[in-house]
Amino acid sequence: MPDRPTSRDVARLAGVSRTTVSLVLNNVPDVHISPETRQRVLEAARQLNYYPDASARRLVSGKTSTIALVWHRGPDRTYRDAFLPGLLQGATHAARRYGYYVLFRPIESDEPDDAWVELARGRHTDGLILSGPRSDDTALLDLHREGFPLVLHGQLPGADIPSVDVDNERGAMIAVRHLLALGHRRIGMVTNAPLAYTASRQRLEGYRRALEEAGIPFDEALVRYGNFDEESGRQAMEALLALAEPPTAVFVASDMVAIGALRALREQGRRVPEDMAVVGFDDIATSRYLIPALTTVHVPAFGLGWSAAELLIRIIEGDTPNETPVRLETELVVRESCGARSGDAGKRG
Amino acid sequence: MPDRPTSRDVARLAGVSRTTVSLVLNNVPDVHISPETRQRVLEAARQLNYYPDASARRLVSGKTSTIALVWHRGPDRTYRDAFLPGLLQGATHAARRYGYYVLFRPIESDEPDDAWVELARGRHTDGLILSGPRSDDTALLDLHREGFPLVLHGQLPGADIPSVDVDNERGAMIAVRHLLALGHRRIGMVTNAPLAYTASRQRLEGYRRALEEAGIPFDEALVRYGNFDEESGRQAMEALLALAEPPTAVFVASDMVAIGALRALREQGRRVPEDMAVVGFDDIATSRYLIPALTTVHVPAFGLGWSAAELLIRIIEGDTPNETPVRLETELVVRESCGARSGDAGKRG
DNA sequence: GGTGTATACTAACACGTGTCAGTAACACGT
DNA sequence: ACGTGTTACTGACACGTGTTAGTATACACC
Repeated sequence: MPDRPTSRDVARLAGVSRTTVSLVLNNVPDVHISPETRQRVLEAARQLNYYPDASARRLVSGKTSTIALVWHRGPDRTYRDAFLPGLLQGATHAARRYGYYVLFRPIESDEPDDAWVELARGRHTDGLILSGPRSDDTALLDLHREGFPLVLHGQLPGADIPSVDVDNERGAMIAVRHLLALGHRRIGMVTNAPLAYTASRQRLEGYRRALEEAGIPFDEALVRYGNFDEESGRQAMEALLALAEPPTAVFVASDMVAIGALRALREQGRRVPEDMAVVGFDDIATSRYLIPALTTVHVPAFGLGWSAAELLIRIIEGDTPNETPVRLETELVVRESCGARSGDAGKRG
Repeated sequence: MPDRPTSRDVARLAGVSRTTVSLVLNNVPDVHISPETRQRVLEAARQLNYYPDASARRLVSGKTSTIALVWHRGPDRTYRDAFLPGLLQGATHAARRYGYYVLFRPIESDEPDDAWVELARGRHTDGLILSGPRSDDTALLDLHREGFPLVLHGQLPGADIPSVDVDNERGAMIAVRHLLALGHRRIGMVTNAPLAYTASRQRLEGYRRALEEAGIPFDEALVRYGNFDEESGRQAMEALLALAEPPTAVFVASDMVAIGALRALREQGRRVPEDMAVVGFDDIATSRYLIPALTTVHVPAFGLGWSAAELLIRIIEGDTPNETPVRLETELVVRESCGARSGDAGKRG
């Protein structure tokens, strides 16, 4: 392969200095270049098919024009994979608007939790979006203290690091309010995960508050704990069905867990929504194709990625946004499993 | 934030030259450094928390240690999104083994098809994986001719560019053979897409060959054409059901299209698999949760990403692999929709 | 005719690293 | 005493760009 042309080659061909080439190609304002020279430079660059070397530019400018999305491992792997396309495309969409590239960096199981710090310390990127952060991460706090641009996807209680997440509590309230509006008074809940997870606690709190609003006392006996996967949902639902007085509706705070719950209901011959109404949370791609199609709380993955990248880049560029933490709104997607559409079951939602 | 330490700072603290610091930290072989000096340098680097600057390193070495995954837009957007997590994590997994980073670059609808060339020409990356290439892409051929490392995910007929894809024809054969083994003689097909798409032609060819093997004449009347989405599958199945003598089994060359086909069957009151056996292709996440659970041909997304990245990096590092094109094997996932398990319908597959 | 100013450009430095060629010190054999 | 070789290190250059300070010319103004 022939040698790549450099700005020196362009300068030579145009009969000007390298400086002039730089000034013309970068459109530096408030500098006087005659139209003829400008034209000559542009023509030379075009003729040589010149593209400036990114590495050299990074070095001299001190900017990489790159942000990284760090994807932590965790017990919720398949669950979070469902959001990866949306999140990533949202992030790249925002990044492109500002002239940034996006590096994808999953942390694999044979690596330490903080394997991503070299990205920051080695100046591979100008900033990081961390998805699924661990609270015991001291390297994270160090970097934030030093002023390195960081945005969390998810939440880290106790740290004042900018973060982007969905409003879990309000999402849960919307779901439960919907069941209440349909006339249910005895509403159970299956959490998405153990309460050690912030999102899990918040969704439970939303459930509690919605009941409270309606004047219904919170009953611990109607709450079961999921653990990200289908099987945990199946067991939780079986436990609820085994109660002396089972609920007539259940809010399952994760679609994946809800799939297991629906299976348990099917296995026991209960009809959904007639015998038991079900509302999920997340709106994963599968939910609309279930039978019955799952009514669920939509999580805007694209919007989360977009917001995270936008916030991060604003921080990188010196802005100090005060709207942190960002909490995006959810939206209830009414399908068949809640009973609101029982009249047209079988049709599309 | 305090100034980042450079190798000069490390040299000063250790009382040696910058050269020595570089030699020690990079473990350059066949060079004599006394153990004491080596120790002093390592200690100084540790104490200052020194990480070499990636940009400077890129510039001097001429390597970015980065590959990019270019994600083309297309009419099959939601379909391909299903494979993004697997593909991307496969690629990053291989990349990490070789010390490379992965840049994700979707081409959005307001950009030209070849917006990715600046990644190559501007030396942002050492090589590219192009997913969903367009055949009319002249910039692609130019770069390949100049020796820039490229690997395609998918196929581009007529170009000798290294590529990675699934063996569509064999996958289709496996699916149809399975239906034949279950005793079906009148087997229809719904393609995943119009025949302008290579994968579509290959899957049709696999169907035809499997029939031929069994001595069954190919019947054009039993073939309908899908178009990536659910709705096209619904219409295709309706057309097949409207035949004077409908098939007893159908191979649908895309799970997404198969979902529509299943809906059409349900709407017309046909039972699956009793009245009509169905086998899909792709094994998207949703397929196992459908009712009946969809028997389908599994596409190894992770393996495709892994192979593409591995092949690309071998090319970057000067290897000239002759095993191109790479064709990964598929695997039939038997669930409920084909009738092979009709005895235990309702159980897990 | 001297002074000031706008125009159109260029020489030289800086970014932080990897590496090649070179050097000083010392040991060793004859 | 002298060349040869080994050890342990260093000085200086190169990578390709952005940018600051500076120069040369032309032109206007009183």
